[in-house]
Amino acid sequence: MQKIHLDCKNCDAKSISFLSYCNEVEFDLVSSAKSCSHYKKGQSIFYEDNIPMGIYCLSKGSIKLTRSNKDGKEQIIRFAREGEFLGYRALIADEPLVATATCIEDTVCCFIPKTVFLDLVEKNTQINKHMLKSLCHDLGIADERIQSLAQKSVRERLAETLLFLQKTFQHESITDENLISVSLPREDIANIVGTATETVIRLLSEFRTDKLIDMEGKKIRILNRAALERISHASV
Amino acid sequence: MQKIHLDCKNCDAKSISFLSYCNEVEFDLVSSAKSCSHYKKGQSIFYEDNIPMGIYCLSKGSIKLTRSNKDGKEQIIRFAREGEFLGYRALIADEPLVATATCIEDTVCCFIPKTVFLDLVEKNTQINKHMLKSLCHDLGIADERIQSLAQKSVRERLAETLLFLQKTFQHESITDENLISVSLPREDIANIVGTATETVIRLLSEFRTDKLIDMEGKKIRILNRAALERISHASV
DNA sequence: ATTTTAATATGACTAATATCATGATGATGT
DNA sequence: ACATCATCATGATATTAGTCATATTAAAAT
Repeated sequence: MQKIHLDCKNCDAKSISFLSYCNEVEFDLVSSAKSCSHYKKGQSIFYEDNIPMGIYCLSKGSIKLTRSNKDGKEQIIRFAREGEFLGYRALIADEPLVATATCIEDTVCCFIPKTVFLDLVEKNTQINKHMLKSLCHDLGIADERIQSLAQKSVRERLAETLLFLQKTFQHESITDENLISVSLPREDIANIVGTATETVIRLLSEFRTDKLIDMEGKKIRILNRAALERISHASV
Repeated sequence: MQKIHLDCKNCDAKSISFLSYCNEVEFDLVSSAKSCSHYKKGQSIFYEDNIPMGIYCLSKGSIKLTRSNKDGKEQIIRFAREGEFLGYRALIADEPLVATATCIEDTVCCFIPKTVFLDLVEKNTQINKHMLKSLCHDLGIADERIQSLAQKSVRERLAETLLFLQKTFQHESITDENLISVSLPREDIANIVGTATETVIRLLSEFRTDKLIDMEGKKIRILNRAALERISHASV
């Protein structure tokens, strides 16, 4: 982790984050209170069970939020991309963090102290409103995830995950709609799906044999989206 | 469903719901705008995929929130008890409802129209704050659930579910700490755990043989809480 | 009270997935 | 370039949980 300085005004992510609803004064306040760091791929920004001292705003890069079990096997709860806030759920709920945030690529991430953030949420109605809405949306997503894990087979969930990854890590700059632009190790994919790494490897091979996907280096290309969608919705 | 009239002021649930933060004026406003109904066990209050026209306040009884898959197999997402609000997540997110609410006992539930509710959330800072906090808390719960479903075995999840049900449906009036006061059919238990009904029946028999639980009529009594806790945390 | 239906229970079998072992491939550091 | 380590791949086997069939019991309905 390397400290850098980055003004919120020059941040690419500001327009897509909750901060876009700040006025000038608020913006300067946040900008002067925050500290900004550069993290390398693999480094963690915060850890499960810790008490949050503020929130993090992802300026550049991508992170995975994970929870680990006794044997150290991790479950990926969700991903966050540029412009997203991290750790605010725990802060607002006044609870310890429930997940660990780890960079899956080189990342720039700013820390905004607790008081500054909570003040903002309390006083800026727009931010408040959007945060409320965002939380409600996320809860819906979580409910869908719960159903998926409870009712779908590993095969169905893997198909679903491939489509999800493609969509989540798609950016404007990438014209190639079918290439999954993030390259996660098989183990990470297994930790999204909730299965063993070997099972993911086997099923991916099977998908390749069936011409549903193809491997391009470390990346996966979707060859037959319709078929993957059919598989992912076989039961649910 | 039978329409009744119930003044919020005389409602047992008001002190534990978000409405407890209303002032007199707001209280009267809600009270005059709402409509109140009595539902029998098994009846549904609202349905998955529908557009919410308002929110529901559970005055008396308990409901299960479920999502169904193609084969009609339902997954229980969560339960709600007296004083809880239903359907507000979808309303705030401006999305269709993601779950169906079905009464698991005779229930009294009030409908508060969309505009009245949204106005309240916007204008009453206390309600807003508590709702924000509650949503954040619920998201943490959902994340735990996701990990549990992804990493724990059915046996572990069943032990967890029994402890959860005991805790969730415990009320002050019940002195008996170890009796699970709600009596759900095995199928419902399976739909919480995310498994087949037969598997639940088998595992419950096994738990009984091992003297971890006992059956009292339709209800389950916890005989060895420590052992159930050990089982439920075997891996996570 | 008796029929009908739903819920619980149990056995036999099957399918899905995990685990363990081992090898191949590819990436990384020196 | 070569050694080292991590990732990917695949086979063999074990385990878990699902499915189907069929009793048994309990609850509702007539």
